[in-house]
Amino acid sequence: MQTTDKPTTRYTHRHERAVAAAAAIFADKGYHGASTRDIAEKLGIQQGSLYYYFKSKEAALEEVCLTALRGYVSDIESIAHQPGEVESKLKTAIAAHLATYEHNNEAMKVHNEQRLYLPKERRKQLNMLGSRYRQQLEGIFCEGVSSGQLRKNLDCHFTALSLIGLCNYWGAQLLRNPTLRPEDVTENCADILLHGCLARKAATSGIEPQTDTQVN
Amino acid sequence: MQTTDKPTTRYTHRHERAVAAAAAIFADKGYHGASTRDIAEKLGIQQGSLYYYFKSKEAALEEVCLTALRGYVSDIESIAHQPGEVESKLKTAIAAHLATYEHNNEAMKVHNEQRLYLPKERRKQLNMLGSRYRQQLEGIFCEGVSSGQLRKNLDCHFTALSLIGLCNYWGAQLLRNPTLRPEDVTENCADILLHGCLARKAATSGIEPQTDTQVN
DNA sequence: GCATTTTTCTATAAACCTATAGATTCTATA
DNA sequence: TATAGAATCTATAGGTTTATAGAAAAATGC
Repeated sequence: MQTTDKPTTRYTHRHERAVAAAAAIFADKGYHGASTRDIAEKLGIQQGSLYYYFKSKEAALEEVCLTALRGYVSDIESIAHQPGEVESKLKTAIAAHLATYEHNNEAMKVHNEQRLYLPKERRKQLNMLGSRYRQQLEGIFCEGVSSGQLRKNLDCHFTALSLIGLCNYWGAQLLRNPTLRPEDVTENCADILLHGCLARKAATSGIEPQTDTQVN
Repeated sequence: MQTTDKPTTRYTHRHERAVAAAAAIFADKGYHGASTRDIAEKLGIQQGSLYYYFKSKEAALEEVCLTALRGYVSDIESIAHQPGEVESKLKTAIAAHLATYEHNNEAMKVHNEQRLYLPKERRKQLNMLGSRYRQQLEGIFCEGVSSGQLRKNLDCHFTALSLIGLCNYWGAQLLRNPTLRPEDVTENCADILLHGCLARKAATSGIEPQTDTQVN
């Protein structure tokens, strides 16, 4: 195990590869369904050698989850602090959230689906990062309410969580269905979240004729 | 194992208890993280005895998932076929979806989070039931668009899936956080989904400030 | 109360899994 | 090129797991 405070670039590099391999295997088989042998095999090394990079299987899971969250949180923080319209911030946030699934795909899935198998003590950092994400997102909604761009009676906390749930759902779909285009999904998510699906009472003249039949 | 075509009510009853125990354990520890010993223990029988009720651990998972979906699908079908406003149908659908988490809680969670660990062949029935659910829900949205109650340009397929994702997210939250009230969650989900979060341009007196054009 | 069927138990085979220890090979640098 | 340290390998202890078979106990019908 590498212990000096100046890890070699070689070690760093191999370590990253190990985390990525663990992410891929955990994403595919689940934490308990995956064996350390599976991960080692993916890396082209022997099962025992894996312990040069991870203190334990559990530690590997924690690392995978942490790498997933770090970029994700710093993304939302920079988005929240930028100036601009709330509406465009939200779109950017959704796009960033879904984009995480593109490059960091397996790790994010593992975080969402497997992190609860970590014992509580090991989830402290993860929980902190998760809270930060939630707070920033909620902040964007609150700001929108104050500025009048969003409905006065919006429940910002609930809405922020719902957005997370929605993005995680579609993120997982993106992983499984390569024909889905992230931009389309982003667009659709933002559309529903912002406008809802009720028809607006047309403020126009006369009779809104009849429907245009289901565009589907 | 019970093989006659007239299973005793005793067997049926014990079998149901076994499925419920499996659901609880799988929900808590995940499919691979749970052992048949855990399930047997919960039932107060020996590990080996479990195989009187299940042909295999995998079969147990399949049964749990199936029981979760059956009621859920028949619920949405009766809701979709009833007459009534689309808006109220959607609210009812959301309430029913979340209610599933109340009584059938663990099984539903297991279906959502663990079913992919079943081999493809074993997922056929499950997939069929899932499709039926989706179709019914999508049908409600389409109907709403045709009748003019929902936006003309609504993507019904995407919206139906999003609703499922949203409900599953909140269903899982309900399971973990007993202080959450299902009625509140239902109300909030319906509110966001129907109205979105943008402020409406007030249709009140005075100057229609901006046009209401961008209905989107 | 006896015979039959249902339900549960005990014991175990065979496989697999994590983590460790010590030997071995590779890499870089003096 | 000799050597220190990094990276990997082999072998294995100690435990758990699923599933089966046959014995035992419990329930049921007559």
